[in-house]
Amino acid sequence: MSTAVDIAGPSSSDQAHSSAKIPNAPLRPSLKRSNHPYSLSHYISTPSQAMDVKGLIQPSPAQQRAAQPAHTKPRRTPSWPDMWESPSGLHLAHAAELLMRAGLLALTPATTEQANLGAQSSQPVKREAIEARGGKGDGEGSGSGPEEEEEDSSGCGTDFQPFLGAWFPFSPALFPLAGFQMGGGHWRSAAMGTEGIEGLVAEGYSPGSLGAGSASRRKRKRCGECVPCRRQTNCDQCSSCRNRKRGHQICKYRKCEELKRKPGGPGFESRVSGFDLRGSDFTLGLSQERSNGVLDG
DNA sequence: CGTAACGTGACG
DNA sequence: CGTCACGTTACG
Repeated sequence: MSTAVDIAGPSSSDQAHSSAKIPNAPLRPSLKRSNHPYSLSHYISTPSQAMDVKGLIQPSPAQQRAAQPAHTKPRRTPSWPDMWESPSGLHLAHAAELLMRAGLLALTPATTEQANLGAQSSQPVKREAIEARGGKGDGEGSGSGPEEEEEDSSGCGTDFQPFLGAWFPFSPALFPLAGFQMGGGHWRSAAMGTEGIEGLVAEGYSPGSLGAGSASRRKRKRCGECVPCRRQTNCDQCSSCRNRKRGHQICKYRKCEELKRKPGGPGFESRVSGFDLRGSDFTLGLSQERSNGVLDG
């Protein structure tokens, strides 16, 4: 791939004309206000450092420094595989903790501290995730302690979101690990037994739209984080652009990856793999982990 | 109310 | 499957 994310579009006469109509920030403020490490503008205005999708997803060194207390030894930049490489399995533990906090995973009190943590903060975490995504809750983060903030930005949390295209703070690989089952496009937790609201949330429905009955017709919202969503400008060349007046469609190159998928469509699993995780060394990292014996009980 | 854009169905 | 067209929803 040519380093740069296809933000410039098919050929890029864009910026000039289309920006007249298209606001600089196509996303709702609520999206822009998400807890993500970078603001939207950051994504678009960092031409100097060749950035690819992975580059966008993993926290920048600067951000890590911010997220890490100074005394931590200078970890080399955690690439995706790195997250799974941790010999101590800390990242996995972390992910499990996130699961617990979300109330999705009931672990034995082996990790009591974490269990306690989960018990007291499962609710805030859910709301946090939701609000970060476009909930109108204005979520300025008053609900989340600094600790959580730090953890989320340290690599295990929201960083997975872009790949999942959903509101998941953890990797798909954790599903099997944590005893999750896939099915029917939703996932369910062994602990819960039934589809949680998060299952639907993962389908791209905003919580607000889950309310009574009319959910079927509800509009889903752009994830705001996939490459197309990050694009600022219309290409003015695609059918959607050319046909804007009557088509009422967003530029094809700006069409959210998540919205392209049918809500009830193919299984979540296939969607995840369809998102080109394979090329991301992610699975490789996992198998490495296995061969390292880290994952084997 | 105007605009942007999602959902959906029809068409080729 | 891609495109077009329209209804509808969401938001400023």
